[in-house]
Amino acid sequence: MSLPHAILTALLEKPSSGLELTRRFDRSIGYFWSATHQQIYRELGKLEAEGHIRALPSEQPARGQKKSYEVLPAGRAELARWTAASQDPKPHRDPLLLRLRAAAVVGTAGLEADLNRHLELHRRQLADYEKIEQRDFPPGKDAPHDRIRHLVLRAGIDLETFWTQWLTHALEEFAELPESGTT
Amino acid sequence: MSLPHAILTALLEKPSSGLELTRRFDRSIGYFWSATHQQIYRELGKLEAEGHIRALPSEQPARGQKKSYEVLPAGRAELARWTAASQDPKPHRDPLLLRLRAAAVVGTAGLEADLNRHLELHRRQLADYEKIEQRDFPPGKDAPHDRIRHLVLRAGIDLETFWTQWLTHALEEFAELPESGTT
DNA sequence: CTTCATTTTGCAACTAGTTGCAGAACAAGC
DNA sequence: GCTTGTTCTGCAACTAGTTGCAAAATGAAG
Repeated sequence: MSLPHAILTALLEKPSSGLELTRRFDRSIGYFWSATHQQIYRELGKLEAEGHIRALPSEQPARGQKKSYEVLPAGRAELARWTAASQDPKPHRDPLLLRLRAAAVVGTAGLEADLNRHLELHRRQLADYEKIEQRDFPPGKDAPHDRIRHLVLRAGIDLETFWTQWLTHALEEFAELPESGTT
Repeated sequence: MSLPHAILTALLEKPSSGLELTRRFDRSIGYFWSATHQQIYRELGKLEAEGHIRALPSEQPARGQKKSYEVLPAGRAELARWTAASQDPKPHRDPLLLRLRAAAVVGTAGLEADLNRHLELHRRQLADYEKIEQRDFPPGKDAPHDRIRHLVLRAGIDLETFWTQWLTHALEEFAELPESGTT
């Protein structure tokens, strides 16, 4: 049950409408918690019903149609509670590793191309992250909340680094393997 | 849609009953594709209906009640197809990183203990993997399917290594942070 | 052979996330 | 005005995974 808390965090960082949230979930927040706009609208409805957020009515005099939401004290309290609560790590699910294991049984034919594609995607993501790091975390900024956000970004950077290295290594191994068929 | 293919892979490695599969999903396969026994039984039913697997009737003369399944040629073909098919990487979902980001807004109170707990869990998982590596992949074994399985295990080892390092670093940063409240 | 516990299989209901579609509001062109 | 396209919001149906519970089969104990 993380989506409502992801939304609360995003709204605390900046009150937003559903669409603005959707856009932000495609960037920053979505890097480690993705969501579609339908999930977001549904969840906004629930959070409002529960009294955790409310629509900012003012701004435009009732015409500008984008409903923007802000977090109420109850919502902030719930987020703090959730953040502090102990949670067990969920077991991983990685289809690519699964495919590799299957390939050990049915053959590696066709897999190499997709490994290359994934490598390229991870390289691109890594480059994005590094650009964000340069932009948002120049040496010397160290307010506590910046340090924590930087830590999160580092996790992203190091994970992408790991995957590019692992995929590179995997492709080297593939190159040495005898060809094995599709059957 | 990876579960059926995870099951096909497991059954190709060794024909098994539902319960045996469940046990194996708690170990090896489940390290990167977990599943509950209910998922497995349901999926076995579907796979049988589709003609991808069949129950081994023989063995015990109709008495030994554990239904064991084996993969049929159609199932193997489907697995090979799926393995070779291109798949987009799904976006990550990591509640711990999300909580950290929330903590940057609502305060880090209470989070440190859980980071320590996760660190301990990842260390234990890492130790498990390393034991498996020593047992199953002593230097010198390099049949192709062994090399591929070793590659998969290396991904697990390196990922756990990454998390223990990152969590250690995060905890160091926390130690330097001024205390921040629950509000 | 009956009773009780355990193992193995499975159904049903629920939660979370995805996909397809559609209506309401605004914006631009005629 | 009216039509057309785009933005923003949202419903409904579907898929995947989880949780709770229970029946059937076996095994052990009396």
